[in-house]
Amino acid sequence: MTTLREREAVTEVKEVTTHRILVVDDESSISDLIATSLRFVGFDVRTAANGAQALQVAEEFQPHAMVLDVMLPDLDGFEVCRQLRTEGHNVGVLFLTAKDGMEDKVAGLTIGGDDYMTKPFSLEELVARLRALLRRTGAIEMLPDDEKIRFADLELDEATHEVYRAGQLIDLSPTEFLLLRYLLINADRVVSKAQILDHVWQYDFRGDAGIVETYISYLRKKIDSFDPPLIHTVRGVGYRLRMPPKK
Amino acid sequence: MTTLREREAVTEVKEVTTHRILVVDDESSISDLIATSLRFVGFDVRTAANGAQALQVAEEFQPHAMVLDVMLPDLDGFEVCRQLRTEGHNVGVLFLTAKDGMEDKVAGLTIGGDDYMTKPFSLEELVARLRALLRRTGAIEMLPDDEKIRFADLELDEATHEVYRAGQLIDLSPTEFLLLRYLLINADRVVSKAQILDHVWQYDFRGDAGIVETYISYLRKKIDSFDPPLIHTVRGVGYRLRMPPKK
DNA sequence: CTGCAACCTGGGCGTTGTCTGAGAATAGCC
DNA sequence: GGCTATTCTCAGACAACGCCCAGGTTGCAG
Repeated sequence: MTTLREREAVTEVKEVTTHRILVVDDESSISDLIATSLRFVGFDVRTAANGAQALQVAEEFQPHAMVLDVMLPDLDGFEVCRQLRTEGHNVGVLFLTAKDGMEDKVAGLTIGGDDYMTKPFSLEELVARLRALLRRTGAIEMLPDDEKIRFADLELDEATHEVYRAGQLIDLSPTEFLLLRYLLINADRVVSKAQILDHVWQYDFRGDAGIVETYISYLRKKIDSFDPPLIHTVRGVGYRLRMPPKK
Repeated sequence: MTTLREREAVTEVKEVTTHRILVVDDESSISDLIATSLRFVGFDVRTAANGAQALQVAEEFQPHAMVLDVMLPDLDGFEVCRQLRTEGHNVGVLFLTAKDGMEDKVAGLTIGGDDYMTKPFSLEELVARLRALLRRTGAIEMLPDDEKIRFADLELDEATHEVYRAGQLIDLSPTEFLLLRYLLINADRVVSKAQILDHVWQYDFRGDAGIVETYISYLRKKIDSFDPPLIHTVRGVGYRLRMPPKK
């Protein structure tokens, strides 16, 4: 069997240093999904299914950050977090909450460098937030401090959530932003509609893949009405960000 | 349809390192077809006919990747995959789905670098996707990292789906792309129309072999209007990609 | 040289993939 | 609570594509 260490992100930005992430959720389908996704972008991941187990694994695994469901069968997420902190573990936490009003309570509790997301979420966003979290909490040597992704005269700023084309600020909706981000990360490489759907959309989205076409269309109108166009369709395969072929 | 025996007549590029592939499908005709094809290009292949058996074989065989039908008599493909992942098997999965609406249930299949194809598919494409999968998941020492196949001044890029002749970008349809790819892999070797049909076209294609002539014609128009021509007809036998003998 | 089989290629037609506008449903905001 | 931005579905239009056919061309055997 190949070890986890051997996994290297190809389609995504590779982690400079391998960060250890502990994922805690009682639904194994969710924690598996997250773990797979995080491993693929280069993190070293462990999972736990309840609070007690989380504390135990955290003790020996010493994660740099945690993805932590607030609703656990035994202790709740906050309690887990509190106990870890009193024991001196300086670990950034990304809370997961169901969309049920508890959200506000969570928002208040995410003091410090922590963050939270409501389920269901987009995996692409989870990764982005987790990276931001690691940056904020200063977990060991960080990735390039500059949180900008560039391609041609396109520029996407993770920190400010701003996008520029040819120096001009462009207003994008949240989904458009995520989609463009995904295309940028995979610049020059063909990504299928299924891949886009899996990474950009919420994991429980069960709609048609046609929505991707619609959003590509939106993006083209907003950022690709310039010259030259950068978003190219590869018929029967997917989409691709690229400089126009040299003639 | 042509027999497996004819298919075996083709010699393909052998894998540098032998990768272990587990093929799981309850229709033995399909898994045999795939297994034969994969063995022939140099993979070490085992098959399983259901989910339980798949888990069992995976345990001892420790495959680098799996070709996994989502529709199995006992567990479905997702469950098999999930169980393997929770057990810590870092294995890339190429899912197979019928083209019958179950297709949209495909959400979440391309997360960990995985991929999927709808039946019926082309064997040539299966191999291409499987190689891409192995590359992405970083299974042991990889084949040439750049996914390009070259012959003379012809260049085919798997990652970007681009083809260049004499440095010039050439636009090909999916089938044209697959056909050229097959010719390139078998460069300097004669391949029969039957072989081309078996590898490039979907395995259930029952049409005329004349279609190959048509596509060869398309290819010639697009990539062989240059000098010198590279696609040569070997009358009564098949086609062959080669440099013309210098006079 | 002749005849035949193999091969080439243009034309055509039904199918599939993609684009885009319109509009309904929903969420977020003041 | 109303307003706007956003998300998502749907369907029509259109172009690309796969496939077949048929008439012409080429190469080989006898």
